[in-house]
Order: sequence, then C-alpha cells, then structure tokens
Amino acid sequence: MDDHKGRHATIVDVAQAANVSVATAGRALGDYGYVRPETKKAVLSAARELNYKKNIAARALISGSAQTFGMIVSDLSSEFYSNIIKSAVNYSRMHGYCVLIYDTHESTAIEREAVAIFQKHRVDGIIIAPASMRNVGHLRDFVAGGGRIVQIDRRVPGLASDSVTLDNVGTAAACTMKLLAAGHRRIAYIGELDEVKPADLGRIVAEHAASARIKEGFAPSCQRLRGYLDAHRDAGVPVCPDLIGRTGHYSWEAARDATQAVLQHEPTALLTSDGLMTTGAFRAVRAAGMRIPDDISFLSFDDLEWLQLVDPPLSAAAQPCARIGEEAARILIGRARGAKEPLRPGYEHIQLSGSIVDRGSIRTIPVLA
Amino acid sequence: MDDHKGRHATIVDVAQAANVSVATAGRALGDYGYVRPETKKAVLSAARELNYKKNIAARALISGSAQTFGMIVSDLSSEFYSNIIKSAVNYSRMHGYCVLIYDTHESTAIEREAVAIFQKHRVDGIIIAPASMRNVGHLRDFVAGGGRIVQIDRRVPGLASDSVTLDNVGTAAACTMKLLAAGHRRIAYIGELDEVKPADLGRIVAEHAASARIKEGFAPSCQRLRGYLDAHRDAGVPVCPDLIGRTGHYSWEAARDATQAVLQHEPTALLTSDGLMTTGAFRAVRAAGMRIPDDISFLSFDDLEWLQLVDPPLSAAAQPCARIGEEAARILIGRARGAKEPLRPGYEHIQLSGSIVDRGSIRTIPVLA
DNA sequence: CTGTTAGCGCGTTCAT
DNA sequence: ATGAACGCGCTAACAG
Repeated sequence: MDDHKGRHATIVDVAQAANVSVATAGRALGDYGYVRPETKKAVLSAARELNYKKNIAARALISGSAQTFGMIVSDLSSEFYSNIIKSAVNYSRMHGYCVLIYDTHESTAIEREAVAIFQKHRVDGIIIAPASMRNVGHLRDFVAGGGRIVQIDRRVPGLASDSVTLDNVGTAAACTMKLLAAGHRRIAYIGELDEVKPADLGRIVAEHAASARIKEGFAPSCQRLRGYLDAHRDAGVPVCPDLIGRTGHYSWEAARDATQAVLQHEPTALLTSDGLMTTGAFRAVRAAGMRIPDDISFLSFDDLEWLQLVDPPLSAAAQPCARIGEEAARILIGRARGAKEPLRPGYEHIQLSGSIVDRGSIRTIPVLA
Repeated sequence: MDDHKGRHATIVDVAQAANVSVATAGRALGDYGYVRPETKKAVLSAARELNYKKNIAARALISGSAQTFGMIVSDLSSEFYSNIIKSAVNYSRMHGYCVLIYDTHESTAIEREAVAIFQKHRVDGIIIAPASMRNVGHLRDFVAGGGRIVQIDRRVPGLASDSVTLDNVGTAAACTMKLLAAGHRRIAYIGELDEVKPADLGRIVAEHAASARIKEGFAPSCQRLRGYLDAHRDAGVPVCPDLIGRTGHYSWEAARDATQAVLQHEPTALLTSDGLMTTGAFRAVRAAGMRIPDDISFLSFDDLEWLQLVDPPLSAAAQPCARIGEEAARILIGRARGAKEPLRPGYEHIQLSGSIVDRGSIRTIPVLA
C-alpha cells in the first residue's frame, strides 16, 4: 500500500518486488509465454501488493491498439441514439473494448474534429452516423489512412466502410401499405427531406419516379419517402404533394409547423419519418384538437417510449436499436481482430428491418361502394 | 499521400521530410520552444503532406495524461443520464478532453470493472453516479491511488471526492409544500427506497423523525422522502404510511405495482421520486381509470419530455441535467490542470436545486370549513 | 523456463 | 534557433 504519492507502480517495480526480470513479470501479468506457476503467483501477488495497473498507453505504443473505439452521433440524448450507444458500449465492453463518445449536434465541423481526435487516439475503429451525406472528406481521409468505419443509420455511398442501417424503403413501404390497407387514401408524410428541393418535390411525386430519383446516398427521411411513394404506386393510389410535409431541418418545432400546414389538406392518416418528427406532428395534431384515430390515424416511424403513454397509445415502426449497436460493434471487433490481413476487400452492409407495432392508432376506413 | 499501408506517419517521418531534427519537428508540432517561423511552416506542411497525426499514447506515456475522462452511469439511455452525459461530453470536448463511457445496468461488478479499465487508461478523472452507497471499495482504492472522482446524482459519504448533486431534500420538500398548499392532505409518494426496510418505514413516519434517521449517505429516493416528511412536519400535517409506496428495486413495473397498491388508500395527490417511478405511477393511474387532476393530482420528480405530450401535461420538478454534467466536467478539468499541487485539501460539493414546472396537473382543493 | 535488450513515438533535458 | 540523446512503461526478440 505504499503508493508513491499518486505515481503508479510500473512493471519494473513489480519485477523487483517479485525478484524477477521485467520480462518474466510481463509474461506473468500479460498471461503469455512460459512462466513457472509459482513465479507467476509471486508476480501477481507483488502486483496486487503494489496496486499495479497495466498502462494501456505503453501497450498501445507497441501494439498500435488501445482497445478503444470511437463513436460519433448527432444527438447523444435522443432515445434512438442513446439506445444504440448503450448496446454498442455493452457489446464492446464484453469483448474488451472501451468506447469514446462524441456528440456533434449535427455539426460537420465538430464531426471533423471528432475524427481527428480519434485518429490521435489511434482508435481501433469508429462507429458513426454521418452528419452529412456530402461533406465527408474527413471520413474518406480516415479510411484512406487505414482507419475502419462502421456507418449506422445513414450510409454515404462510395465510402469504404461497413454499415448497419435500416431497410428504410421497405419499412416505410410496409407502414404505408398498412395505412393503405386500412382504407386510407390521403396519407400525409412528415420528414426532414432536406436533400429534396421543395421545387422538385411536386415533380417527383407526380412522376412517381421515386425509385429512379431517390437512390442510395440519401438520408433516411428521403429513403422513407421513397418507400411511401413506392407503396402508393404499387397500390395504384395517387399521391397528393400537399400531403408531404418537408421541414428542411431537424427540429420538432419545424415538424409541428409542417404538420400544421399539411393538416389543412385533410389527410386521414399521418406517417412520420422519425422520432423527432413524431413529437412535432403529435403536438400539431393535439393543437388542432383532432382526435386519434377518429379524426386522423397516426403511425410513427421510431418507437419512442412515450407512445405507449399517451391516450390512445400510438402505433409505430420500431427500429432494432439494440441490434444496430451490437452489429456495429461486432463488425468493428471482427476487423480489429483480423487486422493482420491487408483488410478484406468487401464490406458488410447489414440491413435490418423495422417491425410495426400496432397499438390501435390507425382507424380502418370502410370502403365506400 | 504515400501512406505506408495503414501505418501512421511518425514525428521522425515528418522531421525527415522537412529536413529538420525530430526535436525541431516536435517543437513545431507541439507549439512550444523556439522555432523559426519558416521552419515551423515547413514542418507543418510536411506533416499535412504525410497526413501526420500525433500519437496520444506516446504523449500519455510521458505526460501521464491522455486528456481523457471516464464516465460511469447506471443507465446510459435514460433521459436523465443521457442529458448529463451529453453536456459533460460537450464541455469536456471544448476543453480538449475526450470521454470514455461505461454503462453498468446498476451492477457493482461492472462498475468495478469500469474503474479498473479506466485506471489502465490512466484517465484524468472519473465522473460517476455510484451504483451502490455501500459497496464502494473500488472507488476508495481509486482515490487512494491518486485518482480523481466527481460524483453526480448520488453521493457516498466519506469518499474523498467532489460531487454535484441535487438538493434532494429541499426540492422534494418544495414539491410537497406545493401540494400541501393546494390543499392536499393525502399525498402519496412513490420511490425506490431500497435502503429503508419496510419494517422501519412505519416507525420513521410515525416519529416524523426523518431528519434524524435519513441522513446523508442515502440514495436520492430516501433523501426525497425526507423532504416529503419534513414538509409534512413543518405544515403540521400527519403522514399516512400507507401512502408511501416502496418499490425496493428500480423498475417501472415495480413502480406501477406499488402505485396500484397505494391508490387503494385514496390519496388525492401523487409525488414520484424520479423519472422511472413517474412512468410506472402514470401507468397505474391510467390503468385505474383515474383522471388527472380531477381524480388525482400528479407531480413528477424529473421532467421527462413526454410529460408535455400527455393530456393533461404533467407538472414536474426539473433537474438541471445540463448543469450537472457541465459542473462535473468543470471540476475535473480544474483538478487536472492544477494536478501539480499535492491536491487541494477540500472538495467541492455542489448542490443544485430543482425547479418546479407547473403544467396544471395539480388540482387546488377548496378548504372545507 | 527466465533474463537482457531494443525499441514503440514523443517530450524534454542538454549542448551547440 | 536547432540537434542529439535519454526515458516514459511495456512487449517482443533474442539469448541463456
């Protein structure tokens, strides 16, 4: 217990105390190579005595790995991301990895800084939900320098990285089909859609050319729009552009306002593009004094906890947050383990699908003869 | 751009490329000592050319600091902790520090592991909401070894560390007084209270001896119970033990069940001890078909986002999450900066107070003549 | 099985 | 103003 005033005991101290060489001490402590059991025992007890803690920095200097991942999200405190982080952190922990966290508030500048810091820390990989689909030079540089990235939620096309995303098109289509099957013909969609110019929106809808125009490389809200349009096309139901609410930026206030505008055009159902949009849309519906599902049906993309607490509870397409985090960590661990090989040529692109939880916020409209 | 197959450029590479010594390169890159401006410029451009990134591990080996904090919470994805983490991470980032995160699911074993890992990483300090008030040997060892800790939310007595907590007693008393002032005389309280044996509960209440029995060193739910009792005593209103719901462990299901039981004893108001309890209590109220505030008034400790979304919105005592995270990081940064001194003798114990947000979920009961 | 030694990349003396 | 050399704590070659 004789701590040298806060200075940590080193492997040399332990070796001396156990009357062995540093190499032997290293073998005993590191659990590798040949060490006589008794010797090992002596070393370990000396280590305990001195309160010895391995210095990861020194190890990292040699091995090049500090057994650490970096994780970058745009909003750490959102229910969606915090759940993903939780599972990624836990999975990593169980496999001996720590996680450094960064919150960018959707700022590319901070994201760039995060990547730079992580490079200095020589992280074994980065899990990131890119803030922008276009401004990704720092990410390209990172992978060019040998860094490993797993993208989550969003996927930048052409970026040499693995990814774990949702089948946005398919899940949104399933949501839309559910509403269509319930007899709805005027389904509103509220999303950020900042990549779709308002001027183009009408044309895209009119042509039902979603598949051609909204390709990979768009943010989730756009891909989900595509699912919405695809479902309409497949069902032979025309889409009214006025029912598509575009916030342009990411805030619930904007979603509320967009919804308010869309409600003027008498939709019978509302589909949101994610949790924040749900919050805004729900407020707008409430403010308008409309009742769910009698006056309007509601289907939320993202299953937030409070959806079960309002009256009536709201139906939702739930994303498998825990799996997203786990898969991302799993991929990174796999790559870190097999880092000796020159890096496999291909990348994993895992697409999970959302599951619709029906809580009764969707009204079935009787078919008019 | 000639990356050596993933290997990072070192300061030696940069020095060679710039035709200077490593010492000079170090001075230029580290921004210390004397360097001729032109030389510096040359070094910096060489560094950029080679995509050089300082290796923090090497720096840490010398300075003993990796400019990193550790943070340990029991539930990363709770609204309360994720908000605290967000602000702590941001504040740390702005001051050049990274944050490693651990989620313990309230497990002391994982907490112990987290501390051990953080020691290996030679973190400059740990921000932690201790999972247990008693099982804290690993924390004592950490500070005994020269480690710095800032406790948040909870505070273990006698642990040599700073802390940032809420004035639990005062805030809970204010909540209770608000309900008393509205004319309520049968106020239920739902809390975890695992440190108060059910057998003792009756006696504690009967004696109104809270101040003497529930001292520092108890978890928040107990301290808040004390505020609840103090307010009653000060107002001269007796407390009915049947109105105190004790879950014993931390889950919303338990809170729902405890509330259900308490509702049998006809409270006119409900005070919860934190966000999770609020969720459970609210579900119980809803399940019982009671209307807020007509049948029962509701005041939540912790201001969750959804409280504004239910009908009617629920009043709450809001904790200053952002400030908690900031203050914790600020203290740690201050101590890390002044680490040369043998450590100041005293510790900071910051107590913030909650602010009550009234949204109309409290009914005013007319005084009976 | 164990000890000796040489770095990992950088910061920091000292000289020059 | 710049360069040479040592050391932070640990692992990995070697010898023995």
